[in-house]
Amino acid sequence: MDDVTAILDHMNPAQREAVSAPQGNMLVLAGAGSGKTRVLVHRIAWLMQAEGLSPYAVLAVTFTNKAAREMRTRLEALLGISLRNVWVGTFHSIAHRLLRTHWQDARLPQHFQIIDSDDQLRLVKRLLKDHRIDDERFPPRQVQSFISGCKEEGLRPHQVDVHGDAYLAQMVELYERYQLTCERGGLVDFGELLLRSLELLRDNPELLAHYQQRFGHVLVDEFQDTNTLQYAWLKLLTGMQTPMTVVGDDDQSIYGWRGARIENIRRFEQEFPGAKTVRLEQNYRSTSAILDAANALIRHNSERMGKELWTEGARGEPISVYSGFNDLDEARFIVDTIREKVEEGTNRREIAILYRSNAQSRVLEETLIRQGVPYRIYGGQRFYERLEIKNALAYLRLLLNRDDDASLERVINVPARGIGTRTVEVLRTRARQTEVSLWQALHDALLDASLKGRAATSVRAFAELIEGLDNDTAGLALHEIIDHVIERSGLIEHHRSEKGEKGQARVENLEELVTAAKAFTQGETFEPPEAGEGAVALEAFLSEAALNAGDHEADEFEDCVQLMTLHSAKGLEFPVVFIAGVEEGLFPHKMSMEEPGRLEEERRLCYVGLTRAMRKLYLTHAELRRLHGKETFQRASRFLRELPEEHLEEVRLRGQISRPVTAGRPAVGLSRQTSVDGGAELPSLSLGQRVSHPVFGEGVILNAEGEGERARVQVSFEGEGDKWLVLGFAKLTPL
DNA sequence: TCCCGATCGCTTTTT
DNA sequence: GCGATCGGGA
Repeated sequence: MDDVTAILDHMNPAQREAVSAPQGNMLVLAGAGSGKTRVLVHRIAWLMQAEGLSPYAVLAVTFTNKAAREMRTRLEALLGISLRNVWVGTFHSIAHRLLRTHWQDARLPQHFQIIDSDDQLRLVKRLLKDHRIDDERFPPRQVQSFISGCKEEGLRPHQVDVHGDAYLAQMVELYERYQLTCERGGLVDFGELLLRSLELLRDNPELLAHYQQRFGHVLVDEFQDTNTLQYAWLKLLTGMQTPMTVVGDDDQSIYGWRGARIENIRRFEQEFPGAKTVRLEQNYRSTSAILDAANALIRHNSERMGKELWTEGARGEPISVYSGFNDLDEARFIVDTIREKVEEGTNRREIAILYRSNAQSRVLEETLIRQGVPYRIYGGQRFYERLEIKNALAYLRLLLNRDDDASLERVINVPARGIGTRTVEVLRTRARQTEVSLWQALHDALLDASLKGRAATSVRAFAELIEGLDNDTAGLALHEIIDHVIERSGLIEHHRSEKGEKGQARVENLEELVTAAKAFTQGETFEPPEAGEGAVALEAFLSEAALNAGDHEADEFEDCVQLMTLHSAKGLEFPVVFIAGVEEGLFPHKMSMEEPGRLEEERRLCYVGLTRAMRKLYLTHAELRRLHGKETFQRASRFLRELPEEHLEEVRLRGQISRPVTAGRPAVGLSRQTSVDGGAELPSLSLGQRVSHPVFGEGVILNAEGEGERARVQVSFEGEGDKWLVLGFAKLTPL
């Protein structure tokens, strides 16, 4: 690019302002669909070309690998050069890079391993067992989230203020023990990557100075999602001197429950000297009807930084609202509508069904299957999280580090080789008492013959297997190591003999692991730091597997309807969007309804959902829903009422369109209807009639529609508000 | 060691 | 209603 101003071509004034602002702290408040990534990428290009910033002085941080990959790819495309060594990555991968480079200063063993949340949970469970702690009072998951929570707040055990609370004190003690176990095994969890790298910089002034000088500009994506630790990390790394460009949207902050601090973005202007804010409000995604609705909804939140989305585009179709009489009916409406759309020429991949909680997908899936509509669910288990893969990785970790207790315990008896829980118990006790790793304890036990008979034979065989694997794989290429390990350990055979298709799939996954390793060393799928031979490559591969567990996006080949939670839809867009289950208690979820702060986060989640739609948006809800195996009456979500009526349109299934019933006359189809079971007659009802309902109490019939099984009445209940009830289901008694 | 049945609990997810 | 988890029994 000869002329730097070409970077600003085809940009709107706000985008241009953000991209070309002189170096200095800047907050880009980027609304949904406002070209955020483009601005970020062009900003980097501008800094390099107009401000003379070296590519190596750039630090660009994201939350997900996907976002990092996208940024790098787009930047390379824009600049036409390879940016292999430029620091673009997730918080965790950058922290990891720092720790690998400065492992000694970070007081870590050279070959430290990264453990994922699953490993972390297993570790906590074992800890509780070892210390005979009641796991009813201290549920492993709670202990785990306490530990991660502390780390995310940047707190070490001694820094946690227990203010005399015995329960808290116990938690802290567990945290301390957990940390000790990690140290001993050379294990680093996700939170530790960040906390440790923060401490590394904090405690090594020369190192800190080096990086502060090295980075000329720091860019952060999705700033509203940063937690306390990430915020502190950024402050330390920039020394409040290095200019930062942060991009985010307070209205799309939906991760408060996992530690994200919305205050970080709200306070940015005050905290960072000379910070300038640029708002990107022009939307290139949705119709104005959709944007108006989204704007109206989010206005119900307090403490916003303020932002209004607008478009030069057309108003478009109104938002369709469908009230199903139950969850099956809701699903049927959605799938019928999808089939119609597809017949009209919409690709299935352009249609998404979003929901608040995963459990909702079941009914939708069943209906899609029944009607033969191909679909794909986002968010299944990921490749490196699969059981067979984790087992294989555990063997590989043992090759690098015998003291990795978690891995040793994972595979000592997988496949079964006669080392039962009792034997492992003996080893564990010994390890704890002599303060050594399991591997060491195992050898000690073999030496002083405290293991006897069959147990001793099996344990010895296992130890020899590991040593043998290590010897045999010396000097081999990464994929050959892995191939050898899964064969010789018996893992492949173990799964081959597993009954059913499951075993087959697992064998295939293990084979896929070998292929992935091959691709890894050849730099096809990943960019290994310096993937050398054998152990070096193995270490890099294991870290990569932990940090980048593979995405759950399936093959793009088949044209599929997309199903996912509202959370996973963030950042995506679809021409046609259905949001299902827009009901009180489900969305907003009942767990988040009480506290105003959490309710606002639910509303932001809804805002995120609405702004995913490009052309057409459907909001559906059901009056009766099976929840946890129980039929529950549901009320339409308050969020529906917060949308402007002028952009809403009630839809009914074809053939179900009913004239509004004139008051005073008995409603058509309401009297002498038989109930679903064909038995008892439904009560004779008319508009204005007083009725009683077992759950909602007494009320007055306001409206009626439909016939037969589907006939519904709207009843105004005292204290409960207006409700549409299905006569076939609701037990209404005339008064 | 594995398999089965009872029991529990149940929002969202990345690294 | 489903899936994970656990304990007991063969």
